[in-house]
This record gives sequence, C-alpha cells and structure tokens, in this order.
Amino acid sequence: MAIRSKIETDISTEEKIKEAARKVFLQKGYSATRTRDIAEEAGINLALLNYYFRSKERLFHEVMQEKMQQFFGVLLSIVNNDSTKLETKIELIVSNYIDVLSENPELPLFVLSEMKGHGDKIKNILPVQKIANNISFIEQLKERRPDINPIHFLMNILGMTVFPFVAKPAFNLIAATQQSELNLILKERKKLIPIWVKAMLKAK
Amino acid sequence: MAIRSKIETDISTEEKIKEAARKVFLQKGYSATRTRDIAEEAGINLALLNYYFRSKERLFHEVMQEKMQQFFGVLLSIVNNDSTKLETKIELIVSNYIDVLSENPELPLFVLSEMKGHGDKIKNILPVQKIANNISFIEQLKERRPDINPIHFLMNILGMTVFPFVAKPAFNLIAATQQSELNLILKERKKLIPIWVKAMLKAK
DNA sequence: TAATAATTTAAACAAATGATTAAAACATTT
DNA sequence: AAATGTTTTAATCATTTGTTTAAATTATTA
Repeated sequence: MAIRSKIETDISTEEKIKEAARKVFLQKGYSATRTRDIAEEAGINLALLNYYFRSKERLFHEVMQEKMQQFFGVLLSIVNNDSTKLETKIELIVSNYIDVLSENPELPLFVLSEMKGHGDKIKNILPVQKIANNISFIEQLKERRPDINPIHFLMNILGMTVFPFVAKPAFNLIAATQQSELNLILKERKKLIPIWVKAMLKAK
Repeated sequence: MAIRSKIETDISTEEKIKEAARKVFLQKGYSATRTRDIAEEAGINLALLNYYFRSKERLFHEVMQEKMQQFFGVLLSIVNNDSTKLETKIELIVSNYIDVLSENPELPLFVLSEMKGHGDKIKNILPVQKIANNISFIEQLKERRPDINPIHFLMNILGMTVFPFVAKPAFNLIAATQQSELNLILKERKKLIPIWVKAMLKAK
C-alpha cells in the first residue's frame, strides 16, 4: 500500500508532464514551446520538469521518439510482411494511416517539421531499417511495374493519404471545408485511394 | 547622382535584411529564428532591423505574405482560366509546382507550418478568392466525375506533387535518396503525375 | 517513532532575446 | 560651408526563458 501509492504518484506526475509535453510540443513545435507552457498544462511546478526529465531537450527527445515511431510505425509494420500481397498492403497502408492520423491530426506536420529542424540528432532515434532495395513492398512494386522507380508509388500513396492532414489549413483556405465534411471525405478516401493506386499501376 | 546613390543604398540595406529574413525564416521557422540571426546573415547592425521593419513580427509578416502568394499563386493562376481544358490544367499545375518548388524546396513546409501556428493573423493576408463551388477547375472536375467530390482530385494532385518536398527528410530516412536521384525522380513525376491523374479520373 | 529518502515548492540566476536610445557617420539641401 | 535630414553604430534595457538551489513537505525504511 505504501509502496504502491508512491509508485503511483511517481508515474502519475511524470506521466502528467509527458502528456502535457505531447500536447504542447505537437501544437506549437519545439521552439515555440516554453517549459512554463508544459508545466502549466500539466498543473505542476516548473522545477519538476527538470527534476524528472533533466532538460527541455531531453523531454522533447522522448516525445519525438514516440511520435516518430507512431508515424513511421504505420508504414513499417505493413511494408515488410512477405505474406501480404501488393493490393492488400496498399489498402492497409491507406486505411491505417487515415485511422491513426484522424486520431492524431497534428502528427505528420509535427514529425516532418521537427525532423527538418533537428538534423542528425533525430535521425538515429528511429530503428528504421531503411526500406532499402530488397524490401518486400518495394520488390512487389518493381515486379508489377519494372519500368517505374517504386519510390514513385510510395510518394503517391503517402502523398494522397498524408498530405490532406499536413495541408489542412491550406485546404480550409482555398476550399471552405467543414470538419464534418472533412470526415466524410477521409472516409471516402479510404476506399478511393486504393482504387486510384491500382489504376495508376496499370496506367501506360 | 547624389539622389540615385542614396536611394540605392536605401533599397540595398532594406533588401539585404529582407533577403536574409527570407533565408533564415524559411530555414528555421518564426520561433526558432533570432533577430540576431537575420542581422548576421544580412551583415548589418541589429538595430537596423527595427529601424527598417519596426519588429520581428512585421518583418516576418512581409516574408510570409510573399511566400504565401508564391505558394498559392502557382495554383490560383491556373485554376481559374476558363479557356484551358482540364487535362492541360493538370499538366500545368504539376509542372509549375515542381519547377517552383525545385527552386524553393523549403516553401511548402514553411507555409504550411506557419499557417498552422499564426492562426487568424495570416488567413487575411492572401487575396485568395476561395476556390468556391463555381470555379472553372472545380466545375470541370465535377463534369468529368459527377460521382466524386472534386476536392478529392485537388488533394491527389497536390499530394502527389507537393508532398515529396514536405517529406523530403522522411523519404531520405526510409529510402536512401540522393539529390541527383531525387532530381531525376522529380523530372519523371512531371510527366507521370498527369498520366496517373487521368487514369484516376477514369477509374471506377 | 526516529531517521532517511524522495518529492514538491518558491525564489532566484544567468543567458538569451527583441527592442530602444543617443550619439556618430554620412548624405542632401540651402 | 553650414544646416538639416537620413542612416548606421555601440551600448543598454526590460523581459523572457531554461535551469538551479535550498528549504519545505511527504513518503519510506529501520
């Protein structure tokens, strides 16, 4: 009981800070985030941030690691499976990304912005076995269209799937989209993008 | 001669600051940029920044205005032309975007990030006559595929075209792309994306 | 229960940062 | 050339910001 309650507060305070850091970092990015923003959001004394995480940078690093894993995990968990056929992989990538990003709309712009900002420090944190030349998904694409660099299709799938989340404010500007309308569109895209990608794979 | 030389230095100093601001803001974003970075990059005394532009925020506003115009201008200059047929518009959008973004690779991530950060202040600076429901490009898409919301095709074209620039560090991570290889890929995409979009427009 | 360890707090610090000031340097006008 | 206006500079200011400190509080152990 004594031990338990100590461990619980332990986790609770530390996790409160981390949760607040997730929220604020994703909303404002590393540079625009003040440690005081995080402390206030977490409802804790400012000094506790450094007590538990040493520095703003270390706390950010933990969040970034988590978020990169989340963002690339969707792709990497599917792409290497030898027993899934190309069409199914395409459907899975699109569907899973739209699900994950609907729950976490700020994820891609955050990850892509911060990857650009924090050069080499970041590139080592992900256990991304590079999708080199002999990964199953790439091989399948090469087999289907030997005349086209398979990276093209990866760009197309991710572009069509992820870009609407990255460019949400832009789409709101040029076409006046409402949240309810956007949700419908995303639901439609789950079905349509695989159809379109298959059409692209055939196009000559 | 006397007047001329004065005006020249005038423009020169102000333009030196603005050019430096373009470079640093685009590279690091608003919050990570220090006015001292800009002053150093411009090779001028820090106080001159405030002398010419009053504040960091006003200087940023001028750069942002310019960059939003550049980014959306590509699209808006093409999309409203009544005498261009759908296929040609698609080719023009893709080709022009790849040209502009090849010269300015940081443009889309900058514009999209800062649009998210600076809420309403930004949304008024662009003379974006919203691509509402009766814009020629949208009408043409509706006519071709009355069964599909035309915004889908806009997302697809921009996603396939712009996303590779936004996600460049990510593509470098998951597939090891070199600059020379990337240039070839972009050149290929100029031809391929219109073909793929046309295939999508036919797909059932 | 007393002693020890862990957590939390308020206050303060040092460095960074956007902005200002007053004087100097330079150019233009009379 | 003298007077006036403009541009540039070095120094300084006031705030903000990440971090630290030392004491207070709370929990754990002996």
